[in-house]
Amino acid sequence: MEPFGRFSPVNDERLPMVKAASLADILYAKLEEEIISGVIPAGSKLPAQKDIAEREEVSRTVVREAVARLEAQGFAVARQGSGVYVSETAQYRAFQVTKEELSELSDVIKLLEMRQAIEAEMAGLAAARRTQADIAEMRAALRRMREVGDDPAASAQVDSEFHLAIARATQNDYFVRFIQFLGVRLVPPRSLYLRDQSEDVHHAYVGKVSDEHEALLEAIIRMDIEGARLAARLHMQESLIRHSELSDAIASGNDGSRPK
Amino acid sequence: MEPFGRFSPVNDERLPMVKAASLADILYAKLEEEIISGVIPAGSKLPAQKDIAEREEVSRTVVREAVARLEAQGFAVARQGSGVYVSETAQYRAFQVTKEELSELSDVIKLLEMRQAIEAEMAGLAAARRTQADIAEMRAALRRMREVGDDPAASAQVDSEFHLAIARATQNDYFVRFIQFLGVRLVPPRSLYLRDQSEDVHHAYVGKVSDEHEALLEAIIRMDIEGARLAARLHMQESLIRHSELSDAIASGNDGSRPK
DNA sequence: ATTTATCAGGTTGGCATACAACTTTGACAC
DNA sequence: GTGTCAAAGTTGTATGCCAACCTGATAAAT
Repeated sequence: MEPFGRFSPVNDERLPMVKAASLADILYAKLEEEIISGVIPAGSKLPAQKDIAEREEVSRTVVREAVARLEAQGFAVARQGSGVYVSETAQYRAFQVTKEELSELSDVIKLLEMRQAIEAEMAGLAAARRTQADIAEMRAALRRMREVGDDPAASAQVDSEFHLAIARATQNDYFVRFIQFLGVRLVPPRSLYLRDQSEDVHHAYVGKVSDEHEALLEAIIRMDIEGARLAARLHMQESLIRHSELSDAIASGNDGSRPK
Repeated sequence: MEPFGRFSPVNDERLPMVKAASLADILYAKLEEEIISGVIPAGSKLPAQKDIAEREEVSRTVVREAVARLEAQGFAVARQGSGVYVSETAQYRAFQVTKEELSELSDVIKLLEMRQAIEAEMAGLAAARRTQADIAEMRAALRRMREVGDDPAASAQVDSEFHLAIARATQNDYFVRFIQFLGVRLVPPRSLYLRDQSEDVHHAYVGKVSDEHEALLEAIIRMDIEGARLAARLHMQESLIRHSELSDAIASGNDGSRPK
């Protein structure tokens, strides 16, 4: 049985990150667990809300709220007059990452590793399927990258646009979604960029990233599938290293805790 | 605005898969739309449940249920005594796939393509990092695969166990989660397996899958990263083809009527 | 002037009850 | 058997009440 970390899915950081678990939270977790583990088999009918309320010693209001959540997550469907049925395709929960996990450096690295996997394959598919429009889009992103130059926030933005363009070139929307999903989670906080970096260090950084991007784009343009995969893997590898270095830097610089 | 059609209660012989929209359903959809479109900005506080109830001319019960769903989807967080707040990151919620998407064959194929990407990279990582325990687990899965033989349901189960074992061997939990997440969505419905397949057709199918699995495991054991990637890619490619064939089969077999 | 305590009003969480809308079931008539 | 229909069971909605909690303002203390 796990703690209730996952119920406040997202929120701003400065407010209490763990809200107290309500009865509905607890009941939901209980039912979810029973469904996932198979104690309540797929397709079966849940006990009547009245009975659940009695058994769990809560009011029907709480049961209804828990059921509403189950429905929202796709675990169950309620049919008026009949009952609440466990979805045939239960175990339907979405792929999600909690805030707590993202605060762990090791988790961020694991997610980056996952992104590396996706990026490599995306690059291969993009190389095979890219249209002229896709190429134009990627080129435009790289051009903007040169234009924004040393502004760290802007260059991070453009960087993600470039990767999005690659995702689109796969002609598979799910890659786009996934990159968007992971993207916002893996961008190092602005504060990292803004700390005491000398101009030329940052300049060198930008240049290196640019070279990697160019190489990747070249491979995609000449439809070199293996080459694209390699270039993407390399790029993400470097990115991972850069991220680690940044993290090490703040780890030794300050503890990164925020006063409350 | 969405239809949410409520029809006159006609009774077809079969159970309607679309249940009538409840007031809570409608209100949820309304709020979700307002949040996504930005009418209700991120971070802002929703009106008090009492006020929403008045404005929408429903009871607070309905409002509470709608809010519970918003919370379950990560769109909002309710704080007792204070109010309900729209998530800052509402637009970037979890990576998820709707039921409607899964009913589209083209979407299933795109997801399989995504899974192919992940599986290939997973195999590479597994080859680099697998422990003896991991190997034992994978071997056990393949052994069970031979044992269950021709039972389609059981072999599908064991198949997913094998892939899970590979995911674990990457020593990266997110791969495990992702495979679990995608897995249940991409297993062809049992009905597909049960249709008129002659014994030997199915037997040939099992044999082929087995060979592919063996090759993949061998590569992982000898820590052949590139070989593992290749074997995995091949396996998923074959799997994709098999899936397409099955789908074609039913598409021509029954009417396969599908809206849109 | 600044901090601390207190209080009043507002808001969500939970409970209880009643009824409406719908489904299922089984008895009954045919 | 088959069809009808009433009764029981279940979810959906409404209403009222109170508890727990948050917020901001006011008062008190330092």
